[in-house]
Amino acid sequence: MKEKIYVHVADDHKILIEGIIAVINTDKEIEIKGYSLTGQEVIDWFSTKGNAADVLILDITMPVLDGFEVLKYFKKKRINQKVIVLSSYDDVKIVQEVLNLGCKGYISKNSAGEHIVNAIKAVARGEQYFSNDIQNSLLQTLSGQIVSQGELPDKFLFDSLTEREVDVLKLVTKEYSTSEMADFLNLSVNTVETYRKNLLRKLNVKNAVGLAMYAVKNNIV
Amino acid sequence: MKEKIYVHVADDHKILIEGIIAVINTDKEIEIKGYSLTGQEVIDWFSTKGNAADVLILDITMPVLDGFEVLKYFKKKRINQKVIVLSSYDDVKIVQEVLNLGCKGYISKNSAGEHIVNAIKAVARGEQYFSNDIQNSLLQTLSGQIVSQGELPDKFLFDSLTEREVDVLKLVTKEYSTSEMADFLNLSVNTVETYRKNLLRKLNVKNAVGLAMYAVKNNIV
DNA sequence: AGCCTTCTCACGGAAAACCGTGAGAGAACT
DNA sequence: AGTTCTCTCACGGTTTTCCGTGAGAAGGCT
Repeated sequence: MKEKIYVHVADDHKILIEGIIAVINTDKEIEIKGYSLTGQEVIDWFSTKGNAADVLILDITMPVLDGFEVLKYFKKKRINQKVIVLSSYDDVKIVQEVLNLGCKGYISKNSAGEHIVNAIKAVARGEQYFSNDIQNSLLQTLSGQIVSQGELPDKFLFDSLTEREVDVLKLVTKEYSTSEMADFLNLSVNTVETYRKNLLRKLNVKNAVGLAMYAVKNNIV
Repeated sequence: MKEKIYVHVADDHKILIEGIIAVINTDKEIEIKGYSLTGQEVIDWFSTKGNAADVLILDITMPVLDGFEVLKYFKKKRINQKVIVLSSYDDVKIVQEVLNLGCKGYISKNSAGEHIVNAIKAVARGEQYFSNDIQNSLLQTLSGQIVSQGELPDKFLFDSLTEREVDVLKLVTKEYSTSEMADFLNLSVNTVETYRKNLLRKLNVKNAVGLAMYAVKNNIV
């Protein structure tokens, strides 16, 4: 006997929510536990109910707080919520951005309904999921790299780092403070600060320790 | 043709300095480039002359600023000065402490003169050096571990960490802030702060990144 | 010519880290 | 009984990091 997968849906178009619910109800492994029409509602729902849903289907464009903000909220609160972004944009930049924010799946709104079901099951199992058209967009950008269903090469999860950013990253791992780096690199403290901020953002980490751990894992040091 | 090894001697007893100079002058590889009678003089000398001496022979007990303070100065300024501590104490605690502060050799004042010469040459080559009686003290404390001439097992360079300190160290590598750790461990923020401070001191690192790097190198995470 | 990226710097404010020091309670070992 | 170790907490202060935002210069690409 399988455990049910509980799902919450967030989209500002109620008609779309109803559509998704209809599709999902055809599968008896999955059960809808609630829905939201704005980002704020999502956050309220999850903060009052605890993690009452295994998977959140999240639209990016919503009033009050958009999907980005919702993802940022989970990240900030260290809530490891499994999220599938449902978007009308298949822009690679957007995909990258939500992936950086910890989203585990991405399906475009013109996917067939069964894709949503598959995505939910895959993500609930701890895998990643991207609908075919998204994968194609990614493939175009990647050109040459192999993107298998449900997994992405690491390089794709981040913007690439510039030379200077790597300089700063290396010094961070050597326990340099910002002012020490500024001295060493003959830069203004403000400049080094900017690189630090860019690194935190690009690598999707919370602090200098996160930078150091990234550098270690990726053999930058 | 060998390069000369330049040495600076710091001790508040001028007669001892003269003795050391006399001993060192018997060896034509080594040359005295200056001496100091207080810790402050040492710092002044090195900060004005640059690193004009390869090796510093340093007494612990000195007026104005003691040897500890001098070692802390080098550490803080990231000056990789090779230092041999010359001490009348053969207390293991003291040895540990100066080693943590980056000192590369330790000889007690009742060592024969040739030991000083050997120590200088070893440290100048980048090795560690401990006079026999110090090694014996260390051996007693270590009992069972092998201490070969010029090298010490890593565990000896640090106080061992307590359980709680390890808890905090692990969370540091996960990018937890102090208040997040306090929540997670059900402790006061002040308490977690204390563990952080103890870790910084014990592991001889400058900041949280140093802690993380230590944890990685020592497979704590 | 227009756009993009990178590099550089600035400012102000909030949060977190770092520093020094002291201290009580309980367990453990001598 | 005394010492040492660990765990716990406090307080006040300085420094550093983090955050958001904006912007000019140089080089490259379309």
